[in-house]
Amino acid sequence: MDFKDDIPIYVQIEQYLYREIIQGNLQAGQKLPSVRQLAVKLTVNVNTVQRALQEMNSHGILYTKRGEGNFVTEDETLLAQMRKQTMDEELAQFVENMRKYGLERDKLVQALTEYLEEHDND
Amino acid sequence: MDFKDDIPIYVQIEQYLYREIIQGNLQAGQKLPSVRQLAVKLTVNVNTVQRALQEMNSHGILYTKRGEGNFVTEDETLLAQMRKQTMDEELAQFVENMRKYGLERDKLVQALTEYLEEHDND
Amino acid sequence: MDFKDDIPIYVQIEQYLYREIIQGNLQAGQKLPSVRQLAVKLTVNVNTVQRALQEMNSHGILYTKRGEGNFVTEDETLLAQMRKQTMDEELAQFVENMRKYGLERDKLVQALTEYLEEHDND
Amino acid sequence: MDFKDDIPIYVQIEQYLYREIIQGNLQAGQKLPSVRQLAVKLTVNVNTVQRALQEMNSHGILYTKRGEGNFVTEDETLLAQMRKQTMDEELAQFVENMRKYGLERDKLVQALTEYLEEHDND
DNA sequence: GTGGTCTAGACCACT
DNA sequence: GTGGTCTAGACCACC
Repeated sequence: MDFKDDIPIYVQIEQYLYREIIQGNLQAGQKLPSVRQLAVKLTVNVNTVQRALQEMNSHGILYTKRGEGNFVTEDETLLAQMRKQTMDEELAQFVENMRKYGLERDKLVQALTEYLEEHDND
Repeated sequence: MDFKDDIPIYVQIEQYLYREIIQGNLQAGQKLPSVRQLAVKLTVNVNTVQRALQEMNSHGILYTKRGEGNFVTEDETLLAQMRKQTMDEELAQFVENMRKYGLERDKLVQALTEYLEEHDND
Repeated sequence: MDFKDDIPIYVQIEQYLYREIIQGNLQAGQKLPSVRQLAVKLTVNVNTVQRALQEMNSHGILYTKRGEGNFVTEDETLLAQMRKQTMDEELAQFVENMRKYGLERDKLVQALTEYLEEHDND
Repeated sequence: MDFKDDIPIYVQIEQYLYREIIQGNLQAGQKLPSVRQLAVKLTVNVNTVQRALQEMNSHGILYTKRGEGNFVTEDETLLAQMRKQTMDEELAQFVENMRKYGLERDKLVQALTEYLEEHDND
């Protein structure tokens, strides 16, 4: 069954932080909340947070100053690249979902424009 | 955070069945698996399944023949309406996410078109 | 002080496995001992082994078949690359050590050849 | 496995001091820090330091002036000999490792020369 | 205070 | 059996 899908928590934390960065809530060079703070806020174990940060670290999105904390990379190129990839994944997910509903590529753009026109004044 | 808020299981089951219907895995007039089969398949309690079916019944999406089982409605208008609503919700979610990423309406269609061109042969 | 140096155990496990692969004790496509077996053999915790394997996995050196085990990659190019890198690191370490002892580059090759001649028949 | 076999601390201290002498941080005739200072610096027990110094004393590498402290021997021959031995051990280890990696004597010198050329400007 | 590592033990999913 | 994830709690190193 897939109604109980199961993305690991540490991956969800990564996705969450990626979104925060893309949305500008966390900016280049900015300090993240401490591992322990994040763990409390997200009601997960410290190690689970660590694992998420560790992976983002190895991907270069974050860097660590021992005894100080974790920081968003200041490599704007990398951030742009990450942003592009994240949005592409979101797009891919969307296209895939709509495809399952029977909306093939041709009609997708049409459906989107129609939707936007219908909700022009939200 | 939202990766630890639990949507009630019976709601998840409804969502699951909605998807199955929209995707055509369950078609108009088709008999659903028995409550017990569903309970086993989804590894949940029989009562939980019952509650989900009951709600979908009251919305007219399903109807029950006593002693025979549950069936998808044959009211194509209702199904079309449901289909539309589900897709609109998906669209709304998508538009909202992209907006948070800084992509306003104008650039959204553009981004989608570009994406589709880039991935023409998946 | 550096007489008590402190390479994390999971890194040491990686190094150990790299060596095993380079030396041909673990060949391309071969199954590794199970995580639990390794943990016992190395007298460390299962999670520590997991972490080492996980990293090698993300580097492509290993791949996992769920329910079966971990296997050495069959990508010979990647293995050759890894072999080169590992040996270069070993070389760098050696050069660095000798430099600390006052042996600069010029005299290094000389010292090595002399050593090899002295121990021609070991 | 060898990353969990513990070399006695006093031996590690000896190795540490040997390195300091070979690298010239401690020179012939120079006074060593006091036993207590060393104990603090290395975060080990005073007795452990004593045992290390005692052994080096019996090997002639150090000598003790009662009430003054421990000094590095001024016997340059002995120092040269020690230096040679330490470097030979390092060389032996290196040759052995590379041999395990499949690099026999002939190709070893070649590999070293190539490495030095590649990293001419570190 | 900060992050980094390790352990022990539990539970899950795949085969 | 296999690996994958998560937790709780401990200890260390850096600042």
